[in-house]
Amino acid sequence: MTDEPDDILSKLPARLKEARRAQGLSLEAVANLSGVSRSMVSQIERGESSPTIATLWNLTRALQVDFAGLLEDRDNADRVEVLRQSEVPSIDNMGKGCLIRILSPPEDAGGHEVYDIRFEPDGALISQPHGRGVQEQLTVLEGSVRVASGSAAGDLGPGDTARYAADVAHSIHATDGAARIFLIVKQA
Amino acid sequence: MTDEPDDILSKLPARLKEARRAQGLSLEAVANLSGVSRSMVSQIERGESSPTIATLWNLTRALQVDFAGLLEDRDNADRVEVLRQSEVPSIDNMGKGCLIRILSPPEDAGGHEVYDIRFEPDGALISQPHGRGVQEQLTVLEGSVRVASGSAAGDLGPGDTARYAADVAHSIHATDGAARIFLIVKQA
DNA sequence: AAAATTTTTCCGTAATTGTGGAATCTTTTA
DNA sequence: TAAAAGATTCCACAATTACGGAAAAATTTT
Repeated sequence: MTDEPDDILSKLPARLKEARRAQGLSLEAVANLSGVSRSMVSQIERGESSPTIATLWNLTRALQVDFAGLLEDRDNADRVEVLRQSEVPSIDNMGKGCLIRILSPPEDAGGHEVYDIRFEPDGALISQPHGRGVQEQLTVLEGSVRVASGSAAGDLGPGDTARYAADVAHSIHATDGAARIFLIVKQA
Repeated sequence: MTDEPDDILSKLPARLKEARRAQGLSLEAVANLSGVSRSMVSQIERGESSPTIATLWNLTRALQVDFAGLLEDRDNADRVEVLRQSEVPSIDNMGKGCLIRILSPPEDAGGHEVYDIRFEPDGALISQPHGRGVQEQLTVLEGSVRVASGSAAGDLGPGDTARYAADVAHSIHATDGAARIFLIVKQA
């Protein structure tokens, strides 16, 4: 690794310049398209200035690049993070009254992971955001649960199925006694 | 759409605030973690200031949120899609005594498909070979089944899980009364 | 090669971000 | 209910971004 670990920002100038040159545009051309002054574009490309998100957003529109991908680690190793955070093959997750059985093989890590989860009465599984674009799908086998993802929520009974984004904070609560669910975590 | 079209930036303040509150942190706590002053965090959360990417980056680190996803237009996020038991598409497999409910969304066709299958006593699901490299994984919820793939076979009871090649002829039989299983078809 | 054109960088100025402390509002405790 | 503690917002000042025109550098044309 020749890069400083947490200095992803240092890669941004080069990527912006590359995007501009790839389209054969001059600083002035980009300035007209984006509404950002030539001087500013120059400074940003040279790493002499840290733009506000507003100006950077305008630049991405003019250059037709994806804002999200612009700051991402291209050769991403973030899958490892997702694993050790919340996919721990532990029996009792955070002592919240839920038993987790991992049904998917280890080699599926990063693919589609499958869990069989049993909740004690009032048990809960509260998760921090997973990697970007990850979705979860669960089916209630027994009991009732309340699913919350971001600011949205839904109540499920036996046989019901829910799908929701898992790249935001999300949680599953047993709302009426014990419960059992089938959970599938789908990587993007 | 009740949102202004190209003003994705307007969503950022709320998302940041939500991320902070989700972790039960005060402005000062975030300030200490991120190195950004309390006042600034407040202004950003209220949309009164457009932060530089440097400060926003520091905030995302402190809040443990994904920088890229923060500004993305995720229309399906913040929404829990619930499929009631009665409205899940199902197919009655040719009078073979098995009812198949399809839990995976149509857009997942060709990806990983998920089924909830109920067998009547002595019911069976006999399948021709799928595409090359396709694997199936099933977990028994109730009853007992015998799984056969090619020339191999295995007997499962409640809670047991089996994985096997599905690119050869394979079958699932209910061996002791009614049964219910969860089946996942994994494309190569 | 020199001139002309284009592109980029430099520089002074206006606008906005970012900071620390006081004031206001909210929640907790007695 | 009053007091205390905590969190958030307001305010004046420092630092940086952002802009427009001039100088410098690079590219193209004659």
